Amino acid sequence: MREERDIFGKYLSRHNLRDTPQRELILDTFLKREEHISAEQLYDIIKKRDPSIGQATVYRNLKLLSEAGLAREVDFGDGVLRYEHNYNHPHHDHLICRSCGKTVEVVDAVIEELQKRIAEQYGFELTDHKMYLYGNCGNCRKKSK
Amino acid sequence: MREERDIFGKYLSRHNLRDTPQRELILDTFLKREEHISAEQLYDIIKKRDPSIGQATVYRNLKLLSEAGLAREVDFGDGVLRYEHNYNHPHHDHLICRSCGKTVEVVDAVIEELQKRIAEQYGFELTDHKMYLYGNCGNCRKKSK
DNA sequence: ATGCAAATGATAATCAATATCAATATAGGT
DNA sequence: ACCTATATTGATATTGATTATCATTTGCAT
Repeated sequence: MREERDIFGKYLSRHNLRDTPQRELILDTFLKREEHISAEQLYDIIKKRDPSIGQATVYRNLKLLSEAGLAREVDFGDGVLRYEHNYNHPHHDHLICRSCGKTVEVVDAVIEELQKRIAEQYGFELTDHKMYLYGNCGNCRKKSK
Repeated sequence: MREERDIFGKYLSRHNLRDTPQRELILDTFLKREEHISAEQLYDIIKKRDPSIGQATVYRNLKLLSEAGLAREVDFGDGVLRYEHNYNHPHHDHLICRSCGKTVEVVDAVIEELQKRIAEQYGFELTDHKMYLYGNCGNCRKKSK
């Protein structure tokens, strides 16, 4: 948390950007939450602490946190962009329940390696990827029986 | 092509839906194109044959084609939903060039198997997945040198 | 303290996609 | 062929997430 603040502070000064109370509030609130969060959701939470904050500011600064390497955008395909922690939070993919929305973070070294190989096969240099596994979680399967 | 028309026709009558010239035109035009296409792009093409067609009709019927199993939605994450053939066109994933947008369809049986296994590990029953590999294709890499 | 560029907040604008709704067209029965 | 019920269409308005605009405020280097 202190580290993240440092990184952000350095990113700001290195890019001639300014340190504002709104930015600090957004960073802190974002860091306190562990799950993926949308700009809208974060805005709702932040409004309680500072009712005068504008939602455009939240949108803007989540983008900024991504550029600074502290957040990462996640697109589950439901039309809403979410953000997750990027610092000390290595790459992973997502397993998502189609009926309750529960998500699990997963990684598989073999898959990662195969992806790289596939790309090379077609002359591509792989930069990144998105993999979303959709299904029904144990709970939901029980309920529907 | 005849087969697809048959399937569509049967789907329509089975669901108490009607056979309209617009639907036929949309299906035919969609089938003629091999690449992924957005509703907007398809609309632009179709307008040339039938300038009186409404774009809502194109949107509506691409959704319908998906439900009938003839099309499949693809979301590359750029905010536009695209459609690709689904009949006689088995599941595959996509390799996408970040700089020119070129796409290649890929499949890897091992990855597919691993995905299923990961899901099971977490008590999920896998229904489907999305995997997009992003990188730079051979051509673009040459150019940037 | 001062000045300038960056940031904010309110609001309007985008953009893809969907909803609404009156007018039209289709399919099945007569 | 004609009716009729209802699906479909096309035009348009609306939505919902996100971004752009812009006047005002603010951070910060000098």
